[in-house]
Amino acid sequence: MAASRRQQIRRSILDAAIIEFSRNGLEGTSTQAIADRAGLTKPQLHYYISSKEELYDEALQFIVAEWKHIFFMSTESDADPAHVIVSYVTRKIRHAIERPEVARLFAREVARGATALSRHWDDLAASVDQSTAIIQSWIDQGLIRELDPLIFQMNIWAATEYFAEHGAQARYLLGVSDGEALDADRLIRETAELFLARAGLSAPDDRNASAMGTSEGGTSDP
Amino acid sequence: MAASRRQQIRRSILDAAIIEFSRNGLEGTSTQAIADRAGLTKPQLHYYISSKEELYDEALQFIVAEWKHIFFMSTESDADPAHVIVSYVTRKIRHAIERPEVARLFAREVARGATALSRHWDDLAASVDQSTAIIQSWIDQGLIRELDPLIFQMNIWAATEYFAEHGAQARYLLGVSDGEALDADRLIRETAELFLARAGLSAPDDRNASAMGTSEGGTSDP
DNA sequence: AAACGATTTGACCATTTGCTCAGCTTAGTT
DNA sequence: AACTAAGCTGAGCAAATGGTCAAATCGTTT
Repeated sequence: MAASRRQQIRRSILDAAIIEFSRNGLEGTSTQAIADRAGLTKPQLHYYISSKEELYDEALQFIVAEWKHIFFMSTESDADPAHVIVSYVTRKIRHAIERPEVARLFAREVARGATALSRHWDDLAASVDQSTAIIQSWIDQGLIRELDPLIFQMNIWAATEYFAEHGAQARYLLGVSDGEALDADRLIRETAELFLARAGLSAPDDRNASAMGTSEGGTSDP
Repeated sequence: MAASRRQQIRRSILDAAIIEFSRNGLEGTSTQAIADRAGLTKPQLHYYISSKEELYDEALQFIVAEWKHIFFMSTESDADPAHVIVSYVTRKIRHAIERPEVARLFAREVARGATALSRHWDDLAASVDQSTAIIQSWIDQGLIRELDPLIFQMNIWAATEYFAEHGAQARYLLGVSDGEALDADRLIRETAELFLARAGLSAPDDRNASAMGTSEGGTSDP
């Protein structure tokens, strides 16, 4: 009904392409491999796409769109810092675990110099600036400790992205077998705590605050 | 005693291979590209190596060796936690910035499932275990806050690794032009602070407090 | 059933892939 | 100078690459 057969196929091609590209990059991926994954023959694939490069571009485009939902600190400017931070970290880690290919392909393209993303770079940079402003305002209001907002964001990005790129390693180290799902909640809790602590905050109240028991947060002077 | 010409060439092949493999992986890298980068013809390259796979393996081997110097928390078990953490973070970030190809290739191989690293996996896992034990002992002694030692380590890894894989992005966001060097000290200071705060520590250490604060840039370069 | 455009297919292209080889040049030893 | 071995080269291999094409099939509409 809604999705024509044609659109369905194009979508499955895109899915296959994202997975393949995320593994070996543009040059390392053969159209044959994409075709195989999508359950098509090579000429059939080329009937639906115009070239590998364009398909790559399309995949990136798709990813940036998805990314924008997750990448940025919320605009609910009135929410308290702890809540915003936890929500951000949660979204990022969830996404990293659930759609590692997307996160990985994005990261790979960024690492390559993001030439194919250059159109979107400004968008992303603008959002980073916006987040920077929010964090800075928290500092100015004395809501959080003094810190470098940019590096703080980079650190968040790094910590969350990790689970997409190194899921296998995380699994192994945590002793989670291949089929099993990662204990996302635990990862999220611990990782969020990292940034809350840096900001001098404690977790937004849900249950008893037992984790913070020792030595009261260490209001140390930097 | 002087490295024979042969060894010199093999070394330059290895260097070239590491760079190329780190960009596009095993399958995405052509022997032609490696030969070009090493300043050799293709048959010449094949005179020195036996196959692409074996060269890849050799590159990984080389990298693991280099990695072991940096990857692990120090064994100076009597050092105080703050010092150990800062030193670890510093080493990791320095390495990530100075030899991004090495860090990237390692990470890439890990992400692939680390099949070619499987021989070394146990070594690495053992070292992680060792670090875990050290951290746990700190907790037991009440030296640092309670936290999950494993996830703590993963977070450190993530935050430091980031600078290798996303150096371009970091440059861009920090407004550092291509030629310029990143202000490693600033990154290190801020990133170390992240983990110190999580552990409930403040930066070490008073006898030489200025060393952390304002040493400004002058690190020995390659 | 005929006609239609939308698909699918096998054969095929030029180029590149990893790799080999016979023969050439060079460098070192006697 | 004569001999040897290490190093280098152009040509070339089979296989895979990205991509094309005319001819065959399919699903619809008339």
